[in-house]
Amino acid sequence: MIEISFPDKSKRSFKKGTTPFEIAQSISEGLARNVLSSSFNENIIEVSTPLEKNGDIKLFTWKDPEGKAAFWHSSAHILAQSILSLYPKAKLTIGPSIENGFYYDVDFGDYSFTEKDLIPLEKQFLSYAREKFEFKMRMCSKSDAVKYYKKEKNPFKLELIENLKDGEISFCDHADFTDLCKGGHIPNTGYIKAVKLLNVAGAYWRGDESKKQLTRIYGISFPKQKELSEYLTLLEEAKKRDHRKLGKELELFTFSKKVGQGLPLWLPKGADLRERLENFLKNAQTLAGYEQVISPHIGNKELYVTSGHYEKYGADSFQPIKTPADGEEFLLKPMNCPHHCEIYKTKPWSYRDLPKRYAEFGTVYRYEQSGELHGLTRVRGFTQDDAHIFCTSEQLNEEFKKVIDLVLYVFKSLGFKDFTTQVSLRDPENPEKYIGSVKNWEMAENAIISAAIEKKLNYNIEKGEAAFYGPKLDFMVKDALGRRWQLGTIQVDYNLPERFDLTYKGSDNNLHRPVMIHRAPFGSMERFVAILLEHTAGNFPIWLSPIQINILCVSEKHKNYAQKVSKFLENHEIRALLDDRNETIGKKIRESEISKTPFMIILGEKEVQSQTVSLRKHQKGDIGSFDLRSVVKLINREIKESKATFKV
RNA sequence: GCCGAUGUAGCUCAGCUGGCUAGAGCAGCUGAUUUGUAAUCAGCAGGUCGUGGGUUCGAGUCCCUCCAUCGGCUCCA
Repeated sequence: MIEISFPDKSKRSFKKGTTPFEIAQSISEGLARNVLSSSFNENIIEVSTPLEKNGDIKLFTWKDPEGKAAFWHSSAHILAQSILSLYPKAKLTIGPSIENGFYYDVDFGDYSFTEKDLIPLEKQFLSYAREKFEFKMRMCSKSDAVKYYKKEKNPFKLELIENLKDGEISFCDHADFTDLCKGGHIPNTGYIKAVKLLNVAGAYWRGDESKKQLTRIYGISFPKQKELSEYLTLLEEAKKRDHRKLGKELELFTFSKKVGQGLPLWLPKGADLRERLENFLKNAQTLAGYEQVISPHIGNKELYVTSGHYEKYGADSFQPIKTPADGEEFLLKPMNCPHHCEIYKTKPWSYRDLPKRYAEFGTVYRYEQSGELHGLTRVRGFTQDDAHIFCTSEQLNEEFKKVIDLVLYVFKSLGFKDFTTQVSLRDPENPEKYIGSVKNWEMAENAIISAAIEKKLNYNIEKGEAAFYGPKLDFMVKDALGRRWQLGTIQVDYNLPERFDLTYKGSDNNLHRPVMIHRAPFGSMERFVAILLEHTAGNFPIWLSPIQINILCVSEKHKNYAQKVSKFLENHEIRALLDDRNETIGKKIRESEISKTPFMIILGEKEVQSQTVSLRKHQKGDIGSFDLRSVVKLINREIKESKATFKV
C-alpha cells in the first residue's frame, strides 16, 4: 500500500500501482470524467501513470491552468498528427501549450503554407479527435531516438535530443503517431470537442533570428463547442476595443504615410487628452519634489558615445545629421538620460542637495524595425514621461520606493488594477550585452529586489530583460487581445554616473558617485493612451474626457438658451460642446452616445420655460431634470470621484 | 528585418471565374422639415481602385516591384 496526500492535507491509502485516474474515480465518477491532468510531488504526470510510492497528488480539471495546459499540449500532438497526414514531407519541431491555446512550429520545406490551408487541417484534426485515441508515454533510449529521427530525416528533433540525457528521453504515442515529448496529456483525444486553428506565422527555430524560419500554426481547443463560440465572440468584442479603431473613431490620433511610418499625429481631442494626463502627472511630481527641465530634440553624437548608446544602438538608429561644419554630427534624441546627466553637471553638488529629481516630457526617436510598429504602442517618435533621480546610495532604497508609490498612484487613478510587475535582470549567459562592473550590477539588482519586496509587489524575475546600463522594475499591462505591454518602468543605474563622471561632495569632504534612477510611470504617452483606450473602450474617466458634456437643443428655437447654458458651464470649468445643428434630437443623442461623451444636456421648450435642463448619462439614459447649479455640482462630484488624490 | 495576409470615396464595405461611363450606406454640400431621449426626407457632389511596371484586343480583377496596414517571429535604450 502507498499513502497519498491531497491538497486539503487529507491522506488516504491506495494499492501500489494505483493511477491518478483511479484515485479520481475513488472520489467521484464526476471527477474521474473531468480530470485532465495530475501532478505527483509537484511533477506533472499522466493520469494513467501508476503510483509506486507515498506522495502528494493534485488532480487538475479544465478549471485549472494545469488542466488547460494538458488539454492544449495534447491538442498540439493532434495538430502535428494532422499536419503529417496532409503534408507527409513536413518536419515537426516543437509544439507547446500557451496562455490561450497551443501552437506547432513546422518546417514545410519549399511549400508556402497559408491561412487557406488551415481549413482542411482543422477538419483532419477534428476527425482524429473523435477517434478517442489514447495518449501513451513510453521511454526510449537516446540511440533509438536518434535512429528514429535520422530515419525521419528531422534535424530539428535530432538537435533537441542531442541536449537530452540518455534515460530521460520519452515519446508520446497516439494512434500511429509518435512525438518526442516530456509528458502531461489528457487521457485520450476524444476529450477535445472543438478546435479552431487561428493563424499562421513565421517563427525562427529556437527563437534565433539567424536560424531557419519555420511556420507556426496557432490554435485553440475546448471540451465543448459552446466554449469555442464564446471564445470567438470574446475575440470579436476585443477587436472593438482596439485603440487603433477607437483612436480613429474618437478622432484622437492618426498616421500619415507621407509624414512617415510610426510617427503619430495627435489630433485636437487626442492632444487635449494627452495634455491633461501630462498635467495630472506634473502635479503629482511637483508634490513629490521633482523639478521640470527641458532638453532639445537632437544632441551631439559625442553625447551618446559617452553614454554608450551610440555603440549599442548607433547602427540601428536614425542616422546622424551632418552639419556644414567638418565632422560635426548630431543624433535625434533616442533617450533623455544623457541630457539630464549634463544638466546635473552644471554645478557641483553637496550631499545636502540630493536627491535631485529632473523631470521632462521628453520626445525621443528610435528607428524600430518596420515589422515591429504597432498603432500607438510601438512607434518611432514618442514622448516619455521621463525623470532621472540623482541620489546617494543611502537614499536609493527610499527614493526607489517613493517612485513605486508614484507608479501605483498613476495606475490606481486610471483604473489599471490588472497589472503585473517584472524585475528585469541581466542575462547571465551574455555578459557582453551590458556595460559596467559586476559589482555595480549586483548593487543595482539587489536594490530593486529589496524595494519590490518591501513594497510587497508580487513580481516575476525575468533574466535577460534588463537595459544595457541597468536592471529594471517594469509594470506590465495587457491590451484588449491579451498582449502584455510594459507601461511604467523604474531603473537603477550605477553606470551612466560613472561614464559622465557625476559627483557630489559627501559629509567626509570627499567626492562621491551619485546613483541614478530612471523612471517613467506612464512609460510613454503614446503607449499609455493606447492601453488606456483599450481598457476603457474609449469611455474615459470624466476628468480626462476631452468633452465632458454635450448640449443638445431640440430645435433651433432654443439656441439662445443653449448658448447661455454653454457659457454657464464653461464659466464653471466644465468642458461643454453645443450641438445646435438643424437635426432631430434623436440623431443628436445617437451621435453623442457614439462619441462616448460622459453626459448630455437636452433642452427644448419645457427647459426654456422652467430655466432647467434635462440630463442624460452616456450608456445610462435620461437621469431627470436639473437646474444649472445642480448640474455643475453633479458633474464636479463625478470628476472628483473619477480621480484619486496623491499623498506624498 | 523575416513569414503569412490585406489595401476600392473622409469612414464601413460590395464588385462572381478579366468585358460598356466602378456601386451602396454613413459623413459632406444644397433644399425642405423645427423636431423630446440611439439615425426626418429629397437632390447633388465625391474614386488616377495603395504605387510603379508587365501580361492581354481589354485589368479593380492575373503576374512582378515598391509602399502602407494587420497577425506572428526577432528586436525594444
